[in-house]
Amino acid sequence: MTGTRGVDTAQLMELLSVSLGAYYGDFTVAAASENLTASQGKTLNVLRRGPAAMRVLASILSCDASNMTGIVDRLEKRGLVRREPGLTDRRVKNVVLTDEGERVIDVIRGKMHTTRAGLDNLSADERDTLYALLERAFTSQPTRV
Amino acid sequence: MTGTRGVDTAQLMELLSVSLGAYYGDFTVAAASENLTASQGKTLNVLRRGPAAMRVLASILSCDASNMTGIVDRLEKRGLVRREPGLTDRRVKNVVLTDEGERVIDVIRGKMHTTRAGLDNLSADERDTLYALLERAFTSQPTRV
DNA sequence: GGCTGGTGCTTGAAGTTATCAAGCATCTAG
DNA sequence: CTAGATGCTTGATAACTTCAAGCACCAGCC
Repeated sequence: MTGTRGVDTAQLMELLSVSLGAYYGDFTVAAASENLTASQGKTLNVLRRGPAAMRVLASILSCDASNMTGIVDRLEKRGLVRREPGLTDRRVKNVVLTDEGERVIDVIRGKMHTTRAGLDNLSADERDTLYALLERAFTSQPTRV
Repeated sequence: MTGTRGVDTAQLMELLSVSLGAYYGDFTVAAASENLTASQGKTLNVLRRGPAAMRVLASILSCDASNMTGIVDRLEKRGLVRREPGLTDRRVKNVVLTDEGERVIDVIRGKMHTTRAGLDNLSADERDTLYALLERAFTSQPTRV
C-alpha cells in the first residue's frame, strides 16, 4: 500500500521543510526549558554520539569553525562540556560531554513530546520503513558498514 | 531493501536529527549563495505557499513576533518581500513575496543538490511512502480534537 | 637542523538573530 | 463607550554568524 499518490520531488522537499520546522521547534522549546539556545542544544546532541574536534563539530553543524569557539566556551562555562587536547595532534581540541552535559541532553531529548507523539502515530513496521528510507536518502553510507 | 528491523524511537529520532541536519545544511548553503541568511531563506520558503501575517510567520518559524520585524525589514529592503495591510483587520500586516522574491527562493530550492540527490536514491514508490509517513508523523491533522 | 606551506583553533569586528519588556494602534466584548 | 485582548513595532541585551587575521602546531623539503 505504498502508492498514496504520485508525489514529485518538489512536494517531498516541501514536506521535508515542514517536518524539519516541526522537529526544530520541538527541540528548541525543549532546549530552552533547560536554559540552552538551539545551537547549544544541537552541539550537545552531536556530542552525545561521542567526542569530536572543533572543526568536526563546525562541519556537522554547518557553521564556521570560529563560531564553535564561542558556543563551546559557553557550554564549558556551564560545565556541560570540556575541551581535551588531541593526543596525536596538539592543535586539536576534542570536545567531550561531561556527566552533567549528558544528563542535560538526555532530559532535552525526553522533552520532545510533539515529535515523539508524531512518531507514535506510526506502527513499528512503519517506523522501520521510515528509518530505512531516511537512511538511504540522507546518510552517505548505511550504518551497517 | 535494507531491511533494518527493530528500530526503537530513540534511534529513529537520532536519524531524524541527522537527516534534518543534512537538509538544513544544504538549504543554508543554497541560501548563502544568494546572500541570504538561513532565517531569511526560511521566511521566503514559508511565503512561497502564499502571503502570511507577521505573527503567523513567527509561529511557523518558532520565534518571537518581534524577531520577524527585523527579518522582514531586511527582506523588504532588498525588494524580496512587501508588507500589505490586512483587509479586515488593520493591525495585521500581510507579508507577500515579490516577483523577485519568488525567483530567489526558487533558485535556492533548485540549488539543494545534496538533498535532491539523496531523494533520487529512492524509487517513485519509496518517495510516496516516505511522503505518507512524514505527513502522518509531522503534520498535525485535526483528526479528533 | 631550519624553511615552507598547510591545518586547527582562537580573536576581533560587524551584522544578524533571538528574547523580553514596553508601547501604540486596532479590534472585540460588554 | 470603556476595558481588555490582539498585532505589530521599538529598544535593550545576549547569543549567533561570518570574515579576516593571527598563533600554534604539523608535515614535507632543502
